[in-house]
Amino acid sequence: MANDSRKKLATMRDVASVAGVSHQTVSRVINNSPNVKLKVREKVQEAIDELGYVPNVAARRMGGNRSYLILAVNDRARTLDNWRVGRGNDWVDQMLFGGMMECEQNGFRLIFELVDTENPAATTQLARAVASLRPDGVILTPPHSENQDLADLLAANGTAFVRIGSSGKEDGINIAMDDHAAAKAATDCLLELGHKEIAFIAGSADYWASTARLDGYRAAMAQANTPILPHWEQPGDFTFESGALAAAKLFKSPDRPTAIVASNDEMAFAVLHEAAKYDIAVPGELSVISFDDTPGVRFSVPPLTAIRQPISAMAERASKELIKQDDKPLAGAQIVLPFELIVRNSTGPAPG
Amino acid sequence: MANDSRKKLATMRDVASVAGVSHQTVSRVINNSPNVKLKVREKVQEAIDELGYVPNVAARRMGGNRSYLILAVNDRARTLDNWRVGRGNDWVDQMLFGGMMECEQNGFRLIFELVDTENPAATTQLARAVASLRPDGVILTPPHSENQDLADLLAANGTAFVRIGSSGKEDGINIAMDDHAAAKAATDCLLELGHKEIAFIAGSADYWASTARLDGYRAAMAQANTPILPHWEQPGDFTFESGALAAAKLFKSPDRPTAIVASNDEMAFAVLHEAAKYDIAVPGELSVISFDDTPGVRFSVPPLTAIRQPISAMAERASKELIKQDDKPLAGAQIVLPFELIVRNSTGPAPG
DNA sequence: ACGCAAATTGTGAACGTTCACTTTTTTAGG
DNA sequence: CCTAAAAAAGTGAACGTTCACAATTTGCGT
Repeated sequence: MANDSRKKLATMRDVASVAGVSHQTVSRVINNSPNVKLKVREKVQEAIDELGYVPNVAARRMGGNRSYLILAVNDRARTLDNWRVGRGNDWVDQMLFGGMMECEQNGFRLIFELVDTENPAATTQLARAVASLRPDGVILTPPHSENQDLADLLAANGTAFVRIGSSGKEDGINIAMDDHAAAKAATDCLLELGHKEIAFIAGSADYWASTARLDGYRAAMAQANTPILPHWEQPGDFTFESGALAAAKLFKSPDRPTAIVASNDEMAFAVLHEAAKYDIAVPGELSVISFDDTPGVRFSVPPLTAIRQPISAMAERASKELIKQDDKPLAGAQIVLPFELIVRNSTGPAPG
Repeated sequence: MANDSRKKLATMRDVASVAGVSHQTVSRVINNSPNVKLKVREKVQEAIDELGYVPNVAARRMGGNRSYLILAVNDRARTLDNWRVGRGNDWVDQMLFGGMMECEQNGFRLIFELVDTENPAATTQLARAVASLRPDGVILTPPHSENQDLADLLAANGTAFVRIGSSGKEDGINIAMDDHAAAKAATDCLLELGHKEIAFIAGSADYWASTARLDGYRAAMAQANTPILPHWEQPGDFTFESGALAAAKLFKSPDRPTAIVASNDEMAFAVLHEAAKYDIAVPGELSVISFDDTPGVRFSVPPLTAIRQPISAMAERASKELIKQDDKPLAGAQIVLPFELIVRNSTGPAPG
């Protein structure tokens, strides 16, 4: 649909002539430049209000070197998959919230980009997006936050970026929650409830957090001098199916655990479903605790006790870092945001 | 974080000099202009590939009158509210899917904007967003799709727009599902299961669809010569709380219905929760059917039978309409997308 | 008052496209 | 082979900002 006849809107020069100043002075007012006399500033502001002038983002990008755009990069395959099967996308949804709110307050826009996981597709796609939009900053989410090629690409072309949910060993700014501590907290919670036979369903190895969570679980068990039977550590890949598979194995084993820590909600849901099949009462005979605390958790039966990953807070912070004018830190900076353990009804005292 | 030293990327003129043609010829190749010799086109394409050239969106906007941007406008209060309580946003999430996919294939970007519901805030916010981004098109979702001031604003400044979920009596392009037919189908489904006492929980009156759904319910009941007791038509506003309230009233009434049609999933969930409180078995003693089919439905207990609103299909179609170059239709066009009735386990034969 | 530095304001170019128009090349008809 | 029209390719301006720098005004110490 062509926009043949767009109404001509007021430009900076229009404002300038109404206010009787130069266009550059208007620019200074718009950008809160300090060297403008109060009286002039007021006069310009009046003209702006009168004409309903709003600066054009594209022109600002052309003139200066800022685009007022932040690019949020998510895993294409996983996101599309979630959408296609009618599942929600916690990352996209919550990032949109945190990031958008922060951007909005600073005159920025958040734009989503889905990028494939495997190189070279990933680097090509990101390069294209960056070249086309020239965003002021890029937010890399898992598993892209672990992809050094992407970071190198951005660094090479001078685009600021922040990694979310990455290990923190990397260069640049990294924002994450303490997954190790979170997994330990989850496990400790179960230990305190008297559980000894606690199993763990791991997440996809592509994600750094998966390892951190597994380690946290082990640390908690070790600290409590509680041995872990080998089959209690089940692999998973964050999907419902993998969770169901892991749960089935655990339930069929002779040493059935009385509690399970699942590396995300999706797999915890699968555990709940599987438990129902095997007629195992939750939380009577089995306690379940999960990671992420996605919206659907509220409606599960029973509602899941979960570690809340501060996705929107991380996106908000990432945007803030990208928006602020300061020079970026040369060395790697690690920002750790607090997690929360939300106790609901899927956890209870150990049976017996 | 300032981007002091962005690497200079290849421009159209760089490509032109490598290919030994004028910048305008490169532009023609980029835009698939018909009047370029095959040989020249290939030579240019080679240069593009060699330099990794990607056209700059901001510059395209400046030079021409297209921004390659589509603005998706959603209800600010409702969206923020959903996010704040940790609920997902079905509209945002699914629009992002349908709209983004369509935009991506055509080199467009979808940008989300949250706009207040009440004027004059709504018009001001939209006007600012449009002035700043100059999008090629705007997608208006409920309840903004019913706001004629917004449509007038866009029409006045020559920005194409599509309404989603609106009545179709409006000017311009309207995309919706047949809410009346959907509600009738849902009710018919229950009638066929032998239910006679069927209640309806309405949605917020701000939304045109609410009325259409209520009418569809009434039409189905009328057609089946099944009387509706006054208290079976409960008001609601799409929130969990309103759904719970309505359910409680229905359950406490002497003529307790054997089936309930809820105007959205959120309220249907509330019915489920309330039913559990009153020890009413679903679907044994009560059948529940809902609208929207949001992701969480999959995990409810029992999984909800629901009318699937084709949100992503609507967003996809809306984007398509906005992207295509054709002149916009002068008269109002109504595009009706099919709904789907997905039968799960919250519906069963009438008791007794 | 004078002069110099600092603060304020102004000027023109530049950003990378597309548009409107001109020029050159190709095609087709006789 | 010539000519006119159509097709292909080129030229320079324009879009609305910011940048870099120049010009002017203001403030202050003497």
